[in-house]
Amino acid sequence: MNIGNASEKSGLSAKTIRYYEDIGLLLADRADNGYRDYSMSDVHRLRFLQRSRSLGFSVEECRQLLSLYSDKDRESADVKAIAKAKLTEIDRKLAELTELRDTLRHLVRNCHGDKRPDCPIIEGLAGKD
Amino acid sequence: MNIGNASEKSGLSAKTIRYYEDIGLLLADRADNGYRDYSMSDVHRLRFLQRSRSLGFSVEECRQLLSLYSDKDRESADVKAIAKAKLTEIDRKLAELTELRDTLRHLVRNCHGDKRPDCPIIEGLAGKD
DNA sequence: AGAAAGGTTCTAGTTCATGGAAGGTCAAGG
DNA sequence: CCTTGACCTTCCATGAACTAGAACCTTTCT
Repeated sequence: MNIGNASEKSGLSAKTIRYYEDIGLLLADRADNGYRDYSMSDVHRLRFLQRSRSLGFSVEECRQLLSLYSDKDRESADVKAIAKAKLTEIDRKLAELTELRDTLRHLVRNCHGDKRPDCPIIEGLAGKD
Repeated sequence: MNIGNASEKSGLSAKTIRYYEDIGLLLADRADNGYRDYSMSDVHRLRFLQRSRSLGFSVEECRQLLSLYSDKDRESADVKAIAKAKLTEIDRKLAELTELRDTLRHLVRNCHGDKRPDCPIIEGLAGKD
C-alpha cells in the first residue's frame, strides 16, 4: 500500500514516516514506480511507533522496542532483557499517569464550575506532592 | 533554594529550568545576588512539568495543565473544561500504555531467554493488532 | 587567599519532526 | 488522447524543545 494509506492507518503523517525511513527506523519496500510500498506488518510497526512516541519514548528507545518485533536473529535473551527494562519504565509511566489522572479527576468532580472562590485547585493540587 | 537544588528535587536539569523560565512557563524569584530562588511550591510545579513532559504532553499542554495549579483568577468553569479535556487525553494515554505493557509482559513471560527459535515475538507482536 | 563548586548570560548546535517548493505518477472523465 | 487533481518523489528551510559550551561572577571550603 502507498504511504498515504499507511499514514492514515498508522496515525503518523507521511512526512514523519519518510523521516523515520531517513533515520533507519523503518525501511519500506519500493514499488516499480518508486513509490514506497507498505505491508500490514509495516503498518503495525508504524502504529507501534506512533504509540510509543506519543507516550514519551525517544526515537532511540523506540528503535530498541521495535527490535523486539523485528530482529529475529537476535538472541532471545537480549530481547528479553530489553523488554524487561522497558517494562519497568512503562510501569513507572503508568503510575505517574494514573496519579495525574486521579488528581485531575478529583478536581473535575469537586469543582462546581461557577465563580465561587473555593474551587479546589489550590488545596488539591498546588500545595502537596 | 538555588537552581541546583530545585533541579535535583524536580528531576529537571538546571538548563531546562532556565529554558522554562525563558519561555514563561515558570518564573522564579531572585535572591540579592541575582541567583534564582525557588520555593517548595515552585519545586512541585517543576516536578509536575517533568512528569507531564515525560508522559508526552507538549509544553503548551503543560502550560494549560499548570494553569490549573496557578491561575486563581480564572473562572472555575474554564478550569473545569480544560481539566476535563485533559482527562480524556490522559485516559487514552493510559489505555495505550497499558496495552503496550501487556504486549511486552506477554513477551517477557513467554520468551524462554535462550537461543530456541520460537521466541514469541513474531507470533505475539509482529502479526496482529 | 586560592581553588572548587555552583551560579549567571549568551550563542550555537541537536533532535524530532513539519512545511513548502519543484516536479514525476496515476486513475478518472471529457 | 489529454487534462485535472490527488498522490508520490526529493530537497531545503523552519520550528519546538532542549543541550552544550564559553566567559564570567559568587559562595564555600580548606
